[in-house]
Amino acid sequence: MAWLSGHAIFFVFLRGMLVNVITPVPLDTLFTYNVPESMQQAICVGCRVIVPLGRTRRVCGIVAAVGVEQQPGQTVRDILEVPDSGPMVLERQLEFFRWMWEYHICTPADVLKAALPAGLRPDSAKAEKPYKPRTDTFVRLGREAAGKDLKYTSVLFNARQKAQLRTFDLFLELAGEDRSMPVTKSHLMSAGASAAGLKSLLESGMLELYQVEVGRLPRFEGATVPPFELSAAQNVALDRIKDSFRTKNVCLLHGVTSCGKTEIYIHLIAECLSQGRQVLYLLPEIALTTQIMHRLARVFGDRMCVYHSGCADTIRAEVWRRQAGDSPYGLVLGARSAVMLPFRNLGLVIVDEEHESSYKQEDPSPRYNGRNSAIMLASLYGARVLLGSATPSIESYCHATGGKYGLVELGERYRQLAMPAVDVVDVADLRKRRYMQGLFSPQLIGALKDTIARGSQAILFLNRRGYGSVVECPDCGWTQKCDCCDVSLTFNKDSGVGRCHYCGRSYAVPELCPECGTGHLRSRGYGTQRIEEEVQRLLPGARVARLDLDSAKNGYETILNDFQEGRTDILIGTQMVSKGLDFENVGVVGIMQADSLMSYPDFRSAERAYQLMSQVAGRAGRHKGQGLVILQTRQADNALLAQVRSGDYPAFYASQMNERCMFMYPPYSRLTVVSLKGMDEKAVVMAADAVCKALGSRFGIERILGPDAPVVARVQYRYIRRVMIKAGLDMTSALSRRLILESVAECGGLLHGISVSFDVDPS
DNA sequence: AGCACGCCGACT
DNA sequence: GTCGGCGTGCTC
Repeated sequence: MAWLSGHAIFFVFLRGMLVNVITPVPLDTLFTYNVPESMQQAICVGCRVIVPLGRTRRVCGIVAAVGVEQQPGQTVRDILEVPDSGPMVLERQLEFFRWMWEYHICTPADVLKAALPAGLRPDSAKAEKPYKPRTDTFVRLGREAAGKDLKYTSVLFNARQKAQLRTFDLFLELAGEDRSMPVTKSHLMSAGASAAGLKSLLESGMLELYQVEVGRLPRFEGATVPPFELSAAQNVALDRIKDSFRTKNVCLLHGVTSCGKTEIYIHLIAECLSQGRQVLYLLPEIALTTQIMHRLARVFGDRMCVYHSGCADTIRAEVWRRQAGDSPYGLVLGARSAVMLPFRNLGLVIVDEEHESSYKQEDPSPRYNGRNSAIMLASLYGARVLLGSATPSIESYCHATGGKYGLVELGERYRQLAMPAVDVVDVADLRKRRYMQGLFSPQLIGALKDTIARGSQAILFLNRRGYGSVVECPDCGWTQKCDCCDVSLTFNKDSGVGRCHYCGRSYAVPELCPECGTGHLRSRGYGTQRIEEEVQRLLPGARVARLDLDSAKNGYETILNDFQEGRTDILIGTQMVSKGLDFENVGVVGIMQADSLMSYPDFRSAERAYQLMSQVAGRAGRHKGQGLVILQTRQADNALLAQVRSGDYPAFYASQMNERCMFMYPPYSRLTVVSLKGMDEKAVVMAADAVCKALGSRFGIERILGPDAPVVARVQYRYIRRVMIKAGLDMTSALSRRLILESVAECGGLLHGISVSFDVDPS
């Protein structure tokens, strides 16, 4: 493991040297290989190696340790090749990876697969192709253009320099008014520029060429501007954050929506960069990167890059290589997976909207939380972490009020915007008295009419895509289910097709119920589609658009732009409308069914409901006057709704902590879910019982929940059972992990044909 | 996860 | 008689 010292190195050098390698084999061990003498110069911790595996395979792996001992009875084969000249994974990063697979109880291969872009990944030995940084040639103003008035270009050239004038004008046109648009040379030429004219312009210094690596976000190449001045309140918050960083590594910035958190981030980033340290800026979703990206790019230009799973793999590979090399980006803006990137000198991590559940990776292992992982990453680098949220997670707020994190409150809305008024409407009562028109209360209809009449806009928020729009027989109650998962299909009216939300399979919906043969199948409940229809019926003049995962496929940019620019009056949507997007002119927000938000059967449902409703409410009245939120519910006296209405986060927090304490949920315990999956239902049930027992004898039976069949108890023909462990806070995660693995190992024989996976800190 | 080996049914 | 089905087991 460690470097051998003294004459041992000499010995090893003569006899060959052994290294541990992370391979794509999903076992929890590393493999040991011999480094032939010819490769001993090239080998280093973190570098890629091509190794033989089994009878026929050659795979690519990552060196995790150099100079290890041979285990007794272990065969050791030779490394075949060292494809790169330097490390692909930095040493600090390997430490982080190790934490990643140990903490999340998965294999090194899982971590590597989640971390490395496919092009660099250790499952393709063919990835030997040498790296060629693809570049594009761009054109920008040269030194001679500086300080010249470019409004009247004709005076810059004499009568004989017509080609230059034409080319220069063309460039200015393509570059836009503030010359912020990147112009490639090929674009300029194809737009009709003259090659000779460009050549003269380059020679005279009016224009110049520059190379940009593809994926380096060339639109950030323009001149940068200094950060905006902060308001007094923002300045106070900034000082307090810096102050807290003197004694604590993590600080929570609790600021209401629209309070200008981003500007504070920008000042912190600038300061960190000026100290020569790198910054990682995490966002919960890639959909939000575009807006923030442009704001940051104006200040940080080509010092920043964007990295998330939506980026083309070639770009991700290029960013990765650059981060692993000598001149990495100073600022990386990214989603969850950006914590996996190589950093040489990380100084600050910003986790925006830290409460968001999308920071949690759900399906493929490692099921890691981007926020928590960022905190671990930062601690390995001695870097600071700033968590930002208007509605902090219970866990983070607990740490902040408990003194583990710093806490900075920023209560003032930017430009003194008023918080929206929240009107809680009792749908059950209105329905009884026959005041409801379909799904709409008179209050909501009135507010919609009003706001449209005033030339304002409205957002209608619905919990989930197609939630409740289950294909059902009205006579016998039969519902159509997916053949290979245990999931009712949701009905999409546009395509007339029933779809499994889980595996994505589509099914034709029969006319008549196959069960009773008489009922005409129809969709129950209401999805965004039904709301859209009702709005159109109630407000015939209104221009309505729908934004959900279905409509998002064909360009949600268009839908958002139309709304932003006032071409639609009412936007109906799911979660997507609650995030980040800054609509200027929204007077009314309608929350259609607060109940379904609050009634999820898990311990975080109240927290999620509060966060989501506050977030949606925050869309109202961001610029023009006070907004109005109509919150439709059947439980008007629910305490949570009062807390949303008053924006009383501390009250919400206190009531949640009370419940979490009573039922031993985080932050009063640490959860791990063990899932068992297999084709044979009986075997899965038996194994789950055994695992449950084994866990109970170690953790105490009162700390074990289950085994349970999850809501979706069968996916892709495989049956699932789950056991939840509520580990005490006195137990280290390492101990908890050991006990869990022991328990599973104890059930060895029963686990044939059953795969076991873990979710540590499930969301 | 791959991949090979291996032991049983329907094809030229 | 072989081709090929996917069950089982191993990979430093």
